[in-house]
Amino acid sequence: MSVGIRDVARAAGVSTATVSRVLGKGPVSEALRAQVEAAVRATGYRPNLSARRLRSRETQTIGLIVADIRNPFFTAVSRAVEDAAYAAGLRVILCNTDEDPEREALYLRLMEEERVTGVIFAPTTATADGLRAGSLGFPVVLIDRTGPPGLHDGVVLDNVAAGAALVDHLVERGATRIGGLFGSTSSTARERRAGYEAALARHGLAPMTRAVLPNAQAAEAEAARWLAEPGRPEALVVSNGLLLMGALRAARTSRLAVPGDLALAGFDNEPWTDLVEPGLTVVEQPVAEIGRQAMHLLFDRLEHPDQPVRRVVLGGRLVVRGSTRRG
Amino acid sequence: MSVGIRDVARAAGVSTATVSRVLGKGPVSEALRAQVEAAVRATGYRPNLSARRLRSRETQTIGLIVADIRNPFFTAVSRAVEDAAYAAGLRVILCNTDEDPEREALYLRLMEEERVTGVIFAPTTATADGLRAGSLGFPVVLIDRTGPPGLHDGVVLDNVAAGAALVDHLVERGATRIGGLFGSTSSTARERRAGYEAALARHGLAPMTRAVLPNAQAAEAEAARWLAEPGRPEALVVSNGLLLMGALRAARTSRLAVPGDLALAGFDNEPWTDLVEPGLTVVEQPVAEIGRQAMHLLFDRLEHPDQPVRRVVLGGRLVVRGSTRRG
DNA sequence: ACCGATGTTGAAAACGTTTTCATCGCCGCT
DNA sequence: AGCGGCGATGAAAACGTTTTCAACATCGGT
Repeated sequence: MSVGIRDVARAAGVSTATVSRVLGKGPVSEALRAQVEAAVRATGYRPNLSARRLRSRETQTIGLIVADIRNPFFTAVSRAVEDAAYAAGLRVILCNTDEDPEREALYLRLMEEERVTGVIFAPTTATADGLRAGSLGFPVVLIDRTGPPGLHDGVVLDNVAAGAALVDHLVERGATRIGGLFGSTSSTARERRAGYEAALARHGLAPMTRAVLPNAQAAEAEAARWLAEPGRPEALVVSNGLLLMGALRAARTSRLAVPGDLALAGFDNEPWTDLVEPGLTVVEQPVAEIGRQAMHLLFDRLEHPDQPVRRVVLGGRLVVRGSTRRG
Repeated sequence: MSVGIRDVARAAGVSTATVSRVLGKGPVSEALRAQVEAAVRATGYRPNLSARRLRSRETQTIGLIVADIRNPFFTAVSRAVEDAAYAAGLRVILCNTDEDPEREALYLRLMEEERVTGVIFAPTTATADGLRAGSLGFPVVLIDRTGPPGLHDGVVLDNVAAGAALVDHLVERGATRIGGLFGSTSSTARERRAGYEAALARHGLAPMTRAVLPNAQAAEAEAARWLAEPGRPEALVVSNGLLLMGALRAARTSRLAVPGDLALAGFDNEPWTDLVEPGLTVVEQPVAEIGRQAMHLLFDRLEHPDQPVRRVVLGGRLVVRGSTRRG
C-alpha cells in the first residue's frame, strides 16, 4: 500500500541505507544522490516520522503547556514559540491545563510518553513547587511563572518591579486608597503582589488585596462585590489582562467613572486596552521575546545539559493611558 | 537506560505480549493483570508512543491548520478542537499558515509524514481550490472556509445570510451609502461579500467594496484611506474581527464619530467589542460549536469512510450594539 | 607495485512496541 | 475416556526507519 524506503531503494537500484543517507546528511556520491532524489519524486515517498523517531531516538518534538490558549498573553507567547520551533524543525504539542494541577500532571506524563526533547511550561504554584530537577526525562523551561529557585531554566517578567511601578505611578497621580486584585494560582501574581505591597509600604500606604481564580468572570464578580463595599478602593492594580477586563466590566456595571471614581491599572498591552474609553494604563509584557527566549533557553540546555540553571528576567514597559489620569 | 516493556515483562514474570495486552485491551486473567500492573508501577514504565504508533499504524494524532492562532476566532475554535481531541485520546499538532499557500502545502506534507488520522483545516482559496479528494492519506475537515463543493466535509457559518443580515440591519437603521471591507484570501470573505451585495441589490442600493489582507494593520490603512475620500461610505460592513478592529481604529484617527459619522458592523463577538464605546454590532459565530462539530465530522468520516460528504452550516447571531444606532 | 588511509556502499541489526500464530490447559459434551 | 472448542499465554514476526559494521574501491606516498 503505502510506499516505504524499500520501494524507493528498489526504484533507485540502491540499498535502503543509501536512501536514508540521501534523506539525512550522510556521505553519498553525486550520481547516486541524483538517482535517489529522482526515485523519491517518482514514487511520491513520504518518510514515516514515527519510525524515524523510534529508530533515531530523536523525536524533534517539544511540549508547550499553558493554562489557557485563550488568554491573549499565552496566545502570543505560543505563536512565538511555534514560529521558533518550526523554524528549527521541531513539532509542537500544545496543551491547556486550565490551572488544574491534575491536568498538569497528566500532560507531563504524556510528554514523557512522547519522549519529547523538551517542554515549555507555565505551571501553577501547586505543581511548580513539587517539580523536581531530573525527575522527568527532558529539560523544562518555565515561562511566565517560576518554581523553586535554581531548579529549572525560565523566563519571566520582572514582576516585582512591574507591580511596584504601577503603584508608584498611581501614587504620583494622587491616589492613596490603592487596592490590588491578584490571581490565586501563579507565582507571577504572588510576585506582582509583593511589588505592589513593597511600593505601598515605601509610600507609607496600607495594602488592600483580593485573590481570585484567574479568569474574567471571577474577577468581575469579586471586583463588583468589592466596589460596592463602603471602604472601596479609589484605584485598582490588577494582575493580568483577563482580570483587568473583569475589573473594567465591574466598574461599568457599578456605574463608577474611570478614572474619576476609580483609577485602573494592570498588565498586558492587548489591542483592546487602548480602544476602550478611557485607554487602560498597563505594563506591557514583551510577549514575543518571552517565547523566543524560552526556545533559546531550551536549545542551550539541550546543547549543554550541565550548564548552570539560568533565569532570564525581562523588563516590562509602562504604558500610561487615560484610566490613571489625575482625578 | 530507559525502562521498556521487556523490563516490565521480566519484573512481572510474563511475556511482553501479556504486558501489551494489559496496557491495551486484550484478554488477560485477573491474576496476571494485577502482577503486570504492579510491575508497571514498580518500574515506573512509560510506553514509547513512537514505537506504539509505528507498530499499530494508528497515530492517534490530528492536525489543526489555521491562519493565525492570534486571531481570536481561531483561538476559540482551536481550544474547542483540542478539548474534544484530548478527551478522545488524540494528540493535536497546531500549525499557523499566515494565509500563505506555501506554508499550507508545507504543513500538509508534514501531516502526511506524521501519518495523522485526520486534519482540520482553514485553507486559503488558493489552496482550497486545488485540494483534491483522496490525494492526501487522511480525511480533511474544512472549517470556516470551504473548497470546491462535494469534496470535503466542513463546517461553516451561513456567511451569505450573515452578510445580508448586517446590510438589512443597517438599511433598517436608515443607512444608504454602505461600504464593505472584506478579506482577500478566504472563501468566507467572498461569501459574506456575496450576501452583502445581494442584500444591497434587494434594497436597490449600490455596493462599494474594498479587499485587504486579513489583518488589522492592512484594514486600518485601507479604511483610513477610504474614509478620507470624498464619496466615503456612511456605514461599513467588515468581514471579520481583526478587520473590524482596524476599521474602528481608522474611524478614531479620522475623527469620525461612530455611529454619527460612520456606522460600523462586523463579525465575531469578541469580549472587547462590547467594552468599546459605542459597543460594536456584530454577527456572533458559535466558535465552540464550530470546533466541536469539526471533530464530530472527522470522527464520523473515520468510522464511515465512504459516507457522502457533509457540510454543516451554522447560523450566526446578530448582536446589535451602539455602533449602528440610528444616525 | 605495495600499503594505509579515505570515502562510498550494502547487509543486517536495532529501536520498542503490537500482532500473529501456535500451544497449552481446561471444560463440557458425547 | 476421548474429543472439540475456547480462553489465556508466549515466541517470534512485523512495523519503517537509522545506524553499525564490514567490504570494497580509489588514491597518494613510498
